[in-house]
Amino acid sequence: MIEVYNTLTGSKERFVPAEPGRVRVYVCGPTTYNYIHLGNARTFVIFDTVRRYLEYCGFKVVFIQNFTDVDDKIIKRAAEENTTPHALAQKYTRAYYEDADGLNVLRADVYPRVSEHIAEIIGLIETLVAGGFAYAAGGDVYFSVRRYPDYGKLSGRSPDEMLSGARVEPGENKRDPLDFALWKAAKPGEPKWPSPWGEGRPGWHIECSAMALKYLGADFDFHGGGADLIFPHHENEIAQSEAATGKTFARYWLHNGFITVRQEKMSKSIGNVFLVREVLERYPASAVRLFLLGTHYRSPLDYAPEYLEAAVRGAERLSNCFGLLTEAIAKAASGGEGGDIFTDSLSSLEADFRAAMDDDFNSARALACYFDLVREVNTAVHAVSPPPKKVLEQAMELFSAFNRVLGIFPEKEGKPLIMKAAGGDDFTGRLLELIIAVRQEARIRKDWAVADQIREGLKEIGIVLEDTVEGVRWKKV
RNA sequence: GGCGGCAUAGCCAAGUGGUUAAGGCGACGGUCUGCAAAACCGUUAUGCGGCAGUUCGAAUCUGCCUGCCGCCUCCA
Repeated sequence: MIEVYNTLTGSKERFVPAEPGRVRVYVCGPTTYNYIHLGNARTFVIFDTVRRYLEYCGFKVVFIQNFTDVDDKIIKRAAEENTTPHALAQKYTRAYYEDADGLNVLRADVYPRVSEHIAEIIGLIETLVAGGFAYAAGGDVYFSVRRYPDYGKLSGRSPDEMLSGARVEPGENKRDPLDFALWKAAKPGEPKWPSPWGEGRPGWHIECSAMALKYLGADFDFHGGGADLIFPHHENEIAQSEAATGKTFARYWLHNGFITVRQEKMSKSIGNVFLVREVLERYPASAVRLFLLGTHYRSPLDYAPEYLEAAVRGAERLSNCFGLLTEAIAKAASGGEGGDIFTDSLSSLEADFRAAMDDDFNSARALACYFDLVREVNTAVHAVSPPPKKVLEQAMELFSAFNRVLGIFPEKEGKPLIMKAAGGDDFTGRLLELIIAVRQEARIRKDWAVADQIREGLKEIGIVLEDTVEGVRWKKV
């Protein structure tokens, strides 16, 4: 049984999908005006992990994540970069895919873009106008907050409390300071589309409503995003969508905490951002994911390079275990008896892992189970009489399953894809075998100076040698 | 000002009423090794920001205090 913390109710609730066996998820994607930073990445990795776990549990997941490619920030940035908003959005959309792929984030089923859903947006606004929830004024269209009684139910505040912060910007035609724009009249040089209210473009919040309703329908299961979207973005989405459809918009609202840098929020306006591509140049994706999933998604996560260094070592521990297990399976004779105790601990680890993820996607706890598995496996493969092949393969299945959920390492054919010793059929591999053979001869002669020189030399070019009683093991780092 | 969150070992971080407070990184000692590496074993929080209180029993609940942060305006 999965329990999730729902921002809407402020409590953990049992998760029951609207349709049995099928889960519909919408996550607010990037506004494509810049490369994504680690804070953005946290959201995408978190919801990727949620999706992976739901699939692990046997649900068919429909996962939608939008690109906001029509927006004030894009227009502004395009002007600065001396390009068009469209070209700018294209550039950063491509960059998003590179970064997200680099983080081993699975692809969404659909990535709807605002610029391709203008008709749906206009349709939704027309419904709101017809229903008396919105009004046109001077080429703009505004949502009338006071007409929607439930306004504030997500962020937990009443319209009267919000009045103090609300303002009418110069040039706006709001009747009430709380109202927000659904449609903005075009200004010279800005992207624009024809509409019943004249040429213009959508406001910020309406696109997510229009696209979520188009691809998922009303009453879908999960809507996610960063905690800073609770207000006003998600509050407004609920108001628009529920006013227009008369139905529940999303059933469970999930919000992840921020990444901070020296306890301060990482944000573009503060200027303390670390871009995903910069981080991935220095650290493997496995370490970045380990870092991001090592803290519960709703807690703040402080970033510092040394935390990533620690995660690099943790990821190495995982990959070393994978290598040892692969080796042990290859060496084990088929058949054989025993290993019952090991099998028992495997099933108890799986149960613990599921319990952790069932508890509001507690990836930190799940990770502890992953490391417990590593210790069990390492001990077992080094035992005087290791478990039989069949049992080792069960351990590998569990290792792969944990990896599949957490996405630490990329997968190939259901197994983690971890760089390890090549077979010796490629040139580098054969060369390495030769060097290792020469070193072994030196070792037999007890010529430790030569042996150590070779080992150190290889280490400098990224090849680590490990002498074991059964021969030499090498791996790339 | 309004609303919300956080404070657990050297560092990161689970744990939200009940056996010896997960896990990772680091450090130290040991086993193995020619030496390493990897791996394993052991040690590293009689205590969970402080003070009261509730309870047979609290890191976990209540109150107060202290410190930090976020949202209320673009932001994942």
